[in-house]
Amino acid sequence: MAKIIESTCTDCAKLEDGCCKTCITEHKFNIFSPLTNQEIEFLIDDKKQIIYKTGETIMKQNTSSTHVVCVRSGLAKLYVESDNGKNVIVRIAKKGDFITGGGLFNGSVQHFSITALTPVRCCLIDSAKLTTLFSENNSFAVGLLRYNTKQNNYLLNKLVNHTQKYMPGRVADTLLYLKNEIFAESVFQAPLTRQELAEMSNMTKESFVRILHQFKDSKLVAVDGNTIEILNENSLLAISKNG
Amino acid sequence: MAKIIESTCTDCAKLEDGCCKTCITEHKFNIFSPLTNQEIEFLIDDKKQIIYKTGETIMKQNTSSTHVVCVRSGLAKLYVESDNGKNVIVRIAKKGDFITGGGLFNGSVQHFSITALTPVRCCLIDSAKLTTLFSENNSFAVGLLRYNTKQNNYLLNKLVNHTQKYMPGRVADTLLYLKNEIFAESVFQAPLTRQELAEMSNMTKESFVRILHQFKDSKLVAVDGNTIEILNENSLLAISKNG
DNA sequence: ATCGTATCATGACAAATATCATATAACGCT
DNA sequence: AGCGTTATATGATATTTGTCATGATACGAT
Repeated sequence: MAKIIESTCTDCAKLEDGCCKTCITEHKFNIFSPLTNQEIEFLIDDKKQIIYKTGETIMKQNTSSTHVVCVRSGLAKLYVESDNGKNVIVRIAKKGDFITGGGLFNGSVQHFSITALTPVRCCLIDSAKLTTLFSENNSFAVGLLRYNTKQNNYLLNKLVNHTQKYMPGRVADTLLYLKNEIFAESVFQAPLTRQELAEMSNMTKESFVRILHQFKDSKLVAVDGNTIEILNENSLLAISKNG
Repeated sequence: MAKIIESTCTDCAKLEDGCCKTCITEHKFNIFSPLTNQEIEFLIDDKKQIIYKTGETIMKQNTSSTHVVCVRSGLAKLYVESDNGKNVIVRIAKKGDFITGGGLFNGSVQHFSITALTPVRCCLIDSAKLTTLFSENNSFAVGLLRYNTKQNNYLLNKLVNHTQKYMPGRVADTLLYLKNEIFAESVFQAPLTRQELAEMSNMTKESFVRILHQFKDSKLVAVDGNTIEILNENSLLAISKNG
């Protein structure tokens, strides 16, 4: 089971990478940057730090949760489990990501699941605390709204990409997303199966494999198992653009 | 061109359907319901009421705008213009709908276009005013966040529906959406072309026409030009569910 | 080491969907 | 009323994508 480390800021200094305040700056939780030290103290007062093993479920779609998740380390997939049994991976969460479920201020039922792709250390914060901070701190509310707006735009973009582009364009999108948004490296070892890469690209694993192979033949990427290297980003961008 | 009626609350009493305060309650702008009279006065101080003719563009994707739109009457389509020239209609806005562009608190660039499907009367409110109200009114901020969360869930759902369902399921979704969300009537005259209905359903107009015809043959709907009657909602729900 | 299971890869085929061509109907305009 | 334009409808065909079957490879457990 997931390992729970209850920790207020007083004892989180014992953890190897510092206390909550430094975590917020170091891990770039921009969402919390408008907060004063006192407000941060309040926010993290009864937070829980939890370590999930690879494959463990951090949040389960359709269950109730009143927490938001702050990822301190590791990678997790955020996906919708559709009625037909197929998953749609919406995005990958990484260090510094802040995840509010579909229930924030709206029920509390999660509209997606989160599963650890690597060991994930994250903090769970009671979402009621966020509400309280709004009245005190105007720019925090604006920050959260900005975060929401960005999420909206991201989803809008994904909707168009997934419905309007052909498969090669979608595979190119997935590869560029991993390179630029997740790993910030041309070479990366993705802790994702072909099935999962396909679920990110809205196609079957067979189709993903075939197109990845084409990209390999065209020297756009180098592939060795889970290690992928982007060799020709411009061509991938062109493929992404042309659909 | 669109007709502009500049109006503070002082003179909007002259309009046939009352002043801003009554508009907020009557047209169910729930988003504003937490506001005091004074806050409403502040909000609408320099708002503009504009009347758009059918086909006119209310907002254009990729342009800058610092306003939010409140629809007082009429219907408008909210759509993304994709690179390949095809449109994706994301939703239909109706009386009482509050529309924040993709730029709210985040740039100010619109991530979608809005076009009037019927004559539309709407009010444009400076989004900077919303920010100011956050500090005064906590539950207004929470309301806006709730609205955003709902939008997010709506998009997430649309993403899954459009990528996982077969065409009949998507047509059923579009028809049920119009019946239940927009017209609240089993019989409705949709001011939408087959092309637009197809853009709502993520398919070509030919495919939409064919499937609508099948539904007609199966006595699920009655169709006469733009007038559609939902005859068997349960069957449509089943088709929607099974993909 | 070896067995069983997962993943990955690849071909043949089937299904879903788009494209193209063309016909018909509706509708504003002179 | 007649004409051009646009929307709708429908068939034939092409393309895209998924499904199924089958090997090959990797990998953990006994």
